[in-house]
Amino acid sequence: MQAPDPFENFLGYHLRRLSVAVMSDLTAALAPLGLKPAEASILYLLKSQPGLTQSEIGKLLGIQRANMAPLIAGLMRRGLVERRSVDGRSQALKLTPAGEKLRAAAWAANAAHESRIFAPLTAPARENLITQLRTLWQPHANN
Amino acid sequence: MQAPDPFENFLGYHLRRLSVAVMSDLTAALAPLGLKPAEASILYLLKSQPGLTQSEIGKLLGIQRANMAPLIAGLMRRGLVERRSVDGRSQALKLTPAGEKLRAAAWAANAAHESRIFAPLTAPARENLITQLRTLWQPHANN
DNA sequence: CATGATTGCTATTGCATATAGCAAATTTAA
DNA sequence: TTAAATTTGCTATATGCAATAGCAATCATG
Repeated sequence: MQAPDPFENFLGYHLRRLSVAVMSDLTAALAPLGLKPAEASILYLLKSQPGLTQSEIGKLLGIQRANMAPLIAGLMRRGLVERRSVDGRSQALKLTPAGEKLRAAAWAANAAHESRIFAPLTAPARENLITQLRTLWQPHANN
Repeated sequence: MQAPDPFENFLGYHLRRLSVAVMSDLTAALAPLGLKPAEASILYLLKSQPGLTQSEIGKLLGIQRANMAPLIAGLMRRGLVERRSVDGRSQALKLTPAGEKLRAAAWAANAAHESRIFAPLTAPARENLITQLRTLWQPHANN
């Protein structure tokens, strides 16, 4: 507490600093593809779970309905995602061929970014870190 | 990659989700004191290193000069921080008695928040996690 | 002394998140 | 089966944080 660094023992501080640095690097890595991190994660999700509605995507990613609307609109405008009406309200989403192509490129850029940032950790340390982080955030996801 | 959760192996994703959850909880914990996380961290820093200028605080916290100005102005307006001119340009900052009182309350709220969030981890696991996070972000701090 | 750097600041922008509210459609329950 | 509650997609709007550009005053250096 009298130490020059009062944040020494605050996990939240280090978490925040790292998260900001990582997001900044990821944003730069995806920028050449014209994608923001949130958009890329939507493409990833639609690859593995085609047919999700935008509300479902929002719940999975922790993005609210109101904020999903312009995100999906942007992806549709660029021809990366297409809709199919399920009923009068909801619409199933899936990647277009262009969307799948861009998703693959984003995935590769994302993997390269991860290697760059987390190089200081051994593979087992990374696995362990992922497990710890997931254990900590999942109880707070309101899905 | 075909798994239902494409983020399984992306450290950045879990980092982000946890950081958002933690910041949300911390913001709520500090709100009754009328402090935002960034303001509280400035108070912490001025407790352990009184006399810092706002530019120095910015470098330590990763906040730019332009964004420090309104933050410090707000703390001064509330009588939590006071200035002493070092020279015609820079001014040394320190906590007022009211500022120190509020800092102590914020510190306690922050510690309680940390206990709540990181309860699932053992003490050694927390220490290890902090070390890993710091190792990862410090190379990216441009100070 | 002159040039360059530093400090604090304003103005503005972008982005992610949050709430409130709405209309249409669907589900449920009386 | 009709009425009430819920769901979906959406608009509008507000906030917090970060980023850039630029400015005037001050200080440091050659």
